[in-house]
Amino acid sequence: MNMKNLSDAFCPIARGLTCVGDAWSMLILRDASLGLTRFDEFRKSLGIAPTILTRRLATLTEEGLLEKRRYSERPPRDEYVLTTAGRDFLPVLVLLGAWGRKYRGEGRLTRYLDAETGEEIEPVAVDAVTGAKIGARPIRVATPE
Amino acid sequence: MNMKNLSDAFCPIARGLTCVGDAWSMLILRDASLGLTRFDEFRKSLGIAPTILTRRLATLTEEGLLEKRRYSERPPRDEYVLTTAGRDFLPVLVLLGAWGRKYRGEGRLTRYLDAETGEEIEPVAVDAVTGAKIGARPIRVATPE
DNA sequence: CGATGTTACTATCATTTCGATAGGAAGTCA
DNA sequence: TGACTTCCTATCGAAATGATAGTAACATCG
Repeated sequence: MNMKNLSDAFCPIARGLTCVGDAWSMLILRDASLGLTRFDEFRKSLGIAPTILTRRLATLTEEGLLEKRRYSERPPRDEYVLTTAGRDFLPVLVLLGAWGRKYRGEGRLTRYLDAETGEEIEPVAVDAVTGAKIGARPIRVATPE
Repeated sequence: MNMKNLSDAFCPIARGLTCVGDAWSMLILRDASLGLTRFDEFRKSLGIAPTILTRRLATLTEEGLLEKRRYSERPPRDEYVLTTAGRDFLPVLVLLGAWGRKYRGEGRLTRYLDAETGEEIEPVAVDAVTGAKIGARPIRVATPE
């Protein structure tokens, strides 16, 4: 899709999709959030073609969600680590996962636990102002200008 | 990307991406959440090619996020309305929008207001169990089996 | 020293998908 | 009858994807 128009749009959702608007990018961010950093780790985890992985990693790096870091001079080796923007994307993924669990949760599933309590995480989106679940109260859109 | 493998995966995020893993689908869901229902409304709002729109609407319908509903017999006219699963996807979009606002928020932006209070919504993802913001506490992954 | 292994890619190329444009089907309205 | 509306489908060139093979720059083992 033509991302140029989208990024010009006033809509912050469209803006977000401009950087991370495809499944591979989101899965790379998921894996990066779980601690993967290296090309081959991503490739094996995702079963992605190396051509595509190269492109996605480059885009995510350009967009400022990943950072390329040299971890060995000889031989020259780089790894990809999340930036703050990249780490901040995790809630989107977690919520997407919650949706997937609810509506596509047949069979066995990976679960996400609170590392301290060991209890399963139950992600919900709320409005920090009212405390209400997103979707519980009607939303009004204010277009600029 | 090959969605077959993904949907077999244990990961609920991957499962979610199998149904709604591209930008157009998410934007259609965004527009549907804002009340759009008709083919031409989506087409004009998104500037999407009709071929693509047809396919995306069909997929979202098959996946159970939209429902095709006849609103006129003569002439035969259908509209697309959100199912419960489709409505439940809104939090993901809202959170993606919050990310976009934070990291791609230059210039004017559409804002989302609480329809009752008129105040701008500040979406956050929290764990309903601990109440902590997602990302604030470390997460552990439990793979099935 | 040579062979093999590791890591991070690039090159190639067939297949798939996208997207712009035109047009059709089934009506309504004047 | 002719314009107009709405919801698409057909066509086709352009772009993206993905499978496979290969390369660069080393390390390590025998």
